[in-house]
Amino acid sequence: MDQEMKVAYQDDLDEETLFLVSQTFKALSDPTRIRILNLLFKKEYSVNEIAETLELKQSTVSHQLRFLKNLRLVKYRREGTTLFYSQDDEHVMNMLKQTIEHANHS
Amino acid sequence: MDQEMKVAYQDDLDEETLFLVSQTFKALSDPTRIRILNLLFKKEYSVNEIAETLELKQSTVSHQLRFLKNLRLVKYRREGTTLFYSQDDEHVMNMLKQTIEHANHS
DNA sequence: CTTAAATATGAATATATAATCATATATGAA
DNA sequence: TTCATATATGATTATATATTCATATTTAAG
Repeated sequence: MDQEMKVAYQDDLDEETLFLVSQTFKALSDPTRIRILNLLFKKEYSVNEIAETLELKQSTVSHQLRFLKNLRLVKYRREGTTLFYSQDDEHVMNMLKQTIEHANHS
Repeated sequence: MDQEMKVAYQDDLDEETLFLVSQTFKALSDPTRIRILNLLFKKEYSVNEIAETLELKQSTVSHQLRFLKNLRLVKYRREGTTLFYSQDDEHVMNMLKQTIEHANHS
C-alpha cells in the first residue's frame, strides 16, 4: 500500500463503514420512524394498528416499514392477510431507548 | 386532560422529545459529520486541519461545525485567529463509537 | 371465481439537506 | 491602518427524503 494513502486514511473511516453507520443513524433521524420503533419496544403491531395508533396514512407506515425492514431493524410474521411487525436489532433499539431517556430528563 | 388525548398519546412520544431525539440522530446520519466527529475522538482540530485531513472545502467544514455546535455536540477554543474544535457530548460520542465498532466487525 | 381486507407499490409533489462559490468578518502582526 | 490568515455566512443549486394519492398485489373466505 502506498505511503500517502496510508497517511490520508489513517484518521478517516473507510467508505463501507461510513455508509453503514450513516444509514443506521438515518433510520433513527426521522420522527415518524422513531414513533414506529418506539411502539415496537413493547410488542408487535400490524401495519394498520401502527397507522391507527399514530394517526398516519397506511401507505406512509408501509413505506417506512419497508425502509426499516431493508436495514433489518424490523421483521414481520404473517397471520392471514395481516403482517405483524416487531423489532429485529437489539443494538439499535437500545440506542434509541437510551437517547429517548436522555432527552426526557434534560 | 381529555380522555381521548390520553389514549392517543399513551404509546407515543411528545413532540419535544421527538424533536430532540430526531435531531441527535440526524447529526450522526451524514457521512461528512461522522468523519468530522470521528476525528474529534482523539484530539481537537482547527477548521483548516479538518478540511485538509478529510479533503473537504473549508466552507463545508465550517457549515457542518456550526450544525454540530448548535446541537452542542462540539465546542471550540480560540487561539489567535484559529479555532480549535473538540467534542462536547459524551453520550453521543459513545453511541457513535459503538456503532462504528459494530459496523466494522459485521 | 368473486369479494373483502390488509398491505405494498409507483408516481408525483413538496420540503429538507449538503455542497459550493463568493464574500464578509475577525484577529493579530507589521 | 493595512495586510494576511482563519473562519463564518448567505445565496444558489443539486440531490435526497417524506408524504400522499391512486392503484396493484396478496391472502383467505364464501
